[in-house]
Amino acid sequence: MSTPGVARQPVEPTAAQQRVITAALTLFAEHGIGGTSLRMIAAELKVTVAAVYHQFHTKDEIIFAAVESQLRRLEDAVERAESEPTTRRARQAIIEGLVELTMGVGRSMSSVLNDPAITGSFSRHAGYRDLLRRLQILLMGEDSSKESRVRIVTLLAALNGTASHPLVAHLDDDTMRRELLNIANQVLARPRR
Amino acid sequence: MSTPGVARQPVEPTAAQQRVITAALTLFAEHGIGGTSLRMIAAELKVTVAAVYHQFHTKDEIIFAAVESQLRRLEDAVERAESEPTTRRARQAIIEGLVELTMGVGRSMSSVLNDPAITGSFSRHAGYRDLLRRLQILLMGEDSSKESRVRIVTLLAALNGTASHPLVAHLDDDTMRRELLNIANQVLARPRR
DNA sequence: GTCTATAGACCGATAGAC
DNA sequence: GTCTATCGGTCTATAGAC
Repeated sequence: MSTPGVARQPVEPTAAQQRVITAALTLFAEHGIGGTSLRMIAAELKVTVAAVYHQFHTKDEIIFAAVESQLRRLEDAVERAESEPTTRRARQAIIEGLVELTMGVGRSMSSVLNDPAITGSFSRHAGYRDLLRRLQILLMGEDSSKESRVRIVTLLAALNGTASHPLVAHLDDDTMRRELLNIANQVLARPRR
Repeated sequence: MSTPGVARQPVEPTAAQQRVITAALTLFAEHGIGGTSLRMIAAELKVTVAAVYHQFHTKDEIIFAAVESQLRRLEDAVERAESEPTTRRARQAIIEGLVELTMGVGRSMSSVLNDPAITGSFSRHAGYRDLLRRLQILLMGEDSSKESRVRIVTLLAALNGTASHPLVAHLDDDTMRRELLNIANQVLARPRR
């Protein structure tokens, strides 16, 4: 049976489209979305601009597909966590899943999801909001207070911002993973007061 | 006597230049640096592009001045904290200073300082590195471990990312300030294990 | 200090050959 | 699926009048 829950079945990208998406994500992480042109994407793939346009009809479609691909990875992690037998293990699983996601392309789950060109429109994206809600349940249980919502947003910002910051870019993957795990646990801990 | 320490005396911007900087910061926060053109900045100021070029000779100069202005505000906060009589009060002062900075233009100390178009070059900026080092001393004392450096970067990312995220943009200033203070204390707390 | 006018490069996007 | 060639528009930047 197919997974319901999120009302969106984005067409799976073809292999050629996936190559465009990967190149785009790399360049977005480096120059921002507004600072990345189709020319640059084409150059990264060593083809011409027209060849890229054969895969996607507009730049916006590429941006959308790039965001979707990251959201799909996030959704996979959420689903894996939700299938854990206990809430405790589910919580541990999603934390580890988020850290792994953050270690991805250019050590950023979402230079895309953090770009001002994106956040505005995607904060109204139904699938995105649904994912954040499921994240919240996994991480904070039924505590749906304002504080707990803020904490989720902070967690994502802290993981991404730390992993992608050039001042700690030199840290090896194992160290970074360990640090991100610490950060996640700390941000999610109940304040001591 | 003048303050040594940071080896940079950026020329104070004129009033006209400051207006350009403010407009630029607003637009950068909304569209990213790469997504902001001189046309947009000129339109925001209701003048022509040539008038903007009369204040700054290149777009890079505008970006640089915008970053410098944010760094100067950060430096002011650091200096105020450093002049506190006890380390405990200095620590409290810089935390509050960082939160106030974050509540600034477009609720972001640094859509600028977080933009991929910037971080790369400014992570080699001497003044920037010096500021981070002073921040580290204020917040973690003489603990100059790898973990403590990571923690500073995380703190900045968490504050900025949270304050500027559209999903919590509706929170009123007092609530946001309170949340940011909690976040700061939590990120800086020693892990419980 | 602001304007108009303009230069040359680059932008996103399309047509059509192979 | 990739190319060349081209469109109209916008980009950064400059020259020169007021």
